[in-house]
Amino acid sequence: MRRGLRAALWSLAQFPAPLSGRPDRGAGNCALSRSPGGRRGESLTLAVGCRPVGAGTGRNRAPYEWTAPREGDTRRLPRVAKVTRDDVARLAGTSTAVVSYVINNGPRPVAPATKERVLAAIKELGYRPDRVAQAMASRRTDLIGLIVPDARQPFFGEMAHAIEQAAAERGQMVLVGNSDYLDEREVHYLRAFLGMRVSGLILISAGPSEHAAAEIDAWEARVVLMHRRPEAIDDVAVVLDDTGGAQLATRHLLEHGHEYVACLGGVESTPEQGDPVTDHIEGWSRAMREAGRSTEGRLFQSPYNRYDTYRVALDLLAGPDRPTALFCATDDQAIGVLRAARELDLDVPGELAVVGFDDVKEAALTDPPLTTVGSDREAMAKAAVDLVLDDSLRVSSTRNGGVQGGKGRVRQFPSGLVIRRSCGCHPPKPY
Amino acid sequence: MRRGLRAALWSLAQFPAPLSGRPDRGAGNCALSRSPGGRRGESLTLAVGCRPVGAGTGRNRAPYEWTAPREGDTRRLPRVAKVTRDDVARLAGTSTAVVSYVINNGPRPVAPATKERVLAAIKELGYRPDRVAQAMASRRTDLIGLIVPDARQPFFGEMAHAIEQAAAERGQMVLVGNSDYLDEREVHYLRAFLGMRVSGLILISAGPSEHAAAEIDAWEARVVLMHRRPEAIDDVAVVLDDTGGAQLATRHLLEHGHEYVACLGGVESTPEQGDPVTDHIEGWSRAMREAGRSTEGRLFQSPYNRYDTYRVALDLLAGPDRPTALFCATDDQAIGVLRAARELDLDVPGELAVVGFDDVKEAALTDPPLTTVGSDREAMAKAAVDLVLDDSLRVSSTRNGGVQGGKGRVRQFPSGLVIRRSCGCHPPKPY
DNA sequence: GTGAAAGCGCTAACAT
DNA sequence: ATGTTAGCGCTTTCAC
Repeated sequence: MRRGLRAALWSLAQFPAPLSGRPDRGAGNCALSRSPGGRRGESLTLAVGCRPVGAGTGRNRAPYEWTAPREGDTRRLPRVAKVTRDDVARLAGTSTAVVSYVINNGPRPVAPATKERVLAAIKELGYRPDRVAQAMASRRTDLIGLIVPDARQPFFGEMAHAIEQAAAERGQMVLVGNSDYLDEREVHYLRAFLGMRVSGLILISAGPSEHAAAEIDAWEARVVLMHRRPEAIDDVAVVLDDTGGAQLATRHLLEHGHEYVACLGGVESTPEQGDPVTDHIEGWSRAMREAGRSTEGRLFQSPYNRYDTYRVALDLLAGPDRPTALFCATDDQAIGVLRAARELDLDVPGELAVVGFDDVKEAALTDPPLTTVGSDREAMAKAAVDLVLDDSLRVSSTRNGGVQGGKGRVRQFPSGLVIRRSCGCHPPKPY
Repeated sequence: MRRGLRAALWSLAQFPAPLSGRPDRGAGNCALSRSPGGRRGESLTLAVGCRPVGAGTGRNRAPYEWTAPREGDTRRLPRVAKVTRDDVARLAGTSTAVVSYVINNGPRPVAPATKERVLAAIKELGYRPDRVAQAMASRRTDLIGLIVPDARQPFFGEMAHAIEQAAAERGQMVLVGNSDYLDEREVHYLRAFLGMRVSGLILISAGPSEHAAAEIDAWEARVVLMHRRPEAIDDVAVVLDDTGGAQLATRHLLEHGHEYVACLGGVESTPEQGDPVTDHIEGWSRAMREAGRSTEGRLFQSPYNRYDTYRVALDLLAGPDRPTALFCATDDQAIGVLRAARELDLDVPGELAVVGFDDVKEAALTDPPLTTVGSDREAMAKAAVDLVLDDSLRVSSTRNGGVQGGKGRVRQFPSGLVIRRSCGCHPPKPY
């Protein structure tokens, strides 16, 4: 039975869809009278992106055109009174409380027969509980906020996806906000999510974020930091052993016999506490030191995306003192480097060995496949979701094995080398 | 002035963040003495929880099942007495209505002096309006739901980002749900978003979606279809001229002198009304026909992602009748093809010309840069957001130029060729 | 210009 | 086991 399957699969779905027949909408016909005004309506003009080259593309005509409505255009009824819990109770001949108990499967028991009647009424009326009202009354939203710098970047996209999965398994939905590396956007979403009464908030911050810290304090919110742990924000965090991973990567490159390993970091000029890339650089320099190599003049800067890094790398690799081995702080940068190397006809790994960091899915499909530093993304996502939802994990407790809890706790995951071919190794299967 | 800028850019942000120092919470204890008491918050157990079924991390297990609430799964909102509008009113010495007027800048005017006092009180108490309560009372959430097959894929990721931007300009936030190409997930999110009372819903459907259609009907929701327009769902839609774009691409390849152009479509065996890729195939075959070429045996199938397509292409290109020109239904597939060509040491475009569709950002950085079919993504995103928010655009009206409105309307955007190098053209600058 | 008060649809304590 | 009802925090009439 199809419907049973769906219900089982997706627990948030409190009621099966009425697949057949439109429900009759209760009685009464109260028009919704709302005042039109008061909204902030702006009229911003949009910057238009790419302009395709080429002839006869129809590019310069009006941006769109209307086509005729399709066959069978059945206009809907204007706006019908919403079916509420009261309607259900009336039809089922019970009190509203019982309807509630049935819907929520608690907190009080309901006699099987009554339950049947209520469910039948729900189905008959096509009733859907109003989540806003539920949230209002229960003070619970089943919403987790997630702020990332830019979900279009593979690393963040994959992380967001993993978090969505982990959240779904806990019956929560995820609100994602892209800060686009802008401090004000970060704060904006923080505020918006918190105002929305999310159950908790996972923050992959893009910077030092004093503003974000102030906002979080102001709300006394349940926040879990991820990936980056800004000093200004003293809260529970889920991070990776970035330093260790970078060290592994650099050592590996060194073991391939390179005289030295160059490093491609971000564009920040000063090291930042809790910033993953700062840690990558630290790991790199530790490995260099322990091998007796100098890091002097071997650290380069580039934005964290393949496009800008491609250009940076074009310069770097065309220069006179081209390194023979390069550790990149992120896979996305490494991908840009690989592309530049190809442009310059440099053989990777022959003339240039490259190792990245993150193990994004795409790393397996680069040419050559990218050796990188990976981690258990799913586990980290799950940990973040758990930390955000479970008080017991955050507050110190003896039942919990006596661990120290509360703010400032950091859960660090190990990172490991994922060896492919860009480093110079030749495993049996390239992909 | 910083604050003005932020407010202009991000209208949802109703109040500036307390950038310096935490606001003092108590002017006396006025915030703490409310309602009789301890009712809430002590033992609020969760009605429904869910957790993965089966052991381990197997991919094929049934995703979720109903379970009893877990231990320590308290998940309540902050315990601290919340500052409410009442507290603000008390401190400001006004009525609660006035506080509301100030917050919303309407609907009634407020004397400047009073406004000052209220704003001062808000600041002093660190008051933040509760969006859930606002939504409850105003019946408005300022939330737009967006369902995409998989935001990790560049095309959808970029589209989601564009929609987020467009929505922000209209003061709306976007709830994104990944259906992962699963019908049940699509319905799940549809239901969840609609239950959340989103202002509207943009659906980039992954399939024919009869279930989705039923769900939408049941809610009488404001839905805008995008990208794909399933026959089962008769609603307002924003789409691209997929057929025309594909035709352009194929013609272009033909003009390069290839005997014929092969086409790489999806894995569906039957054409579907409203499916972009079906249209791409249609456009391809039109162009072939008009050039007097047969399409017989020249259409190949592959999943819509670079990884699987890489393997498919490895076979295809290593075979005996390797085409010299290939039109791919999506850029992501084209990227997989390019990678396979490299693996096989095939020169692109020399031995194999390739054209994609979508113009994802990455198309500019492939090797060689990918010629593809592009569109004005930002404009489409804006159109979708506008359609979802503005009744006037959906409902027929004479003031609106007499166009027919309501369901079934389709706004089609033009697509254009973006010429780079994979087709065989050599513009002055490769990137 | 301001205040009082009636909800919004639901949850859950308390009564029966 | 079921019913009654007091809120949840806010918006928005409607009266002053």
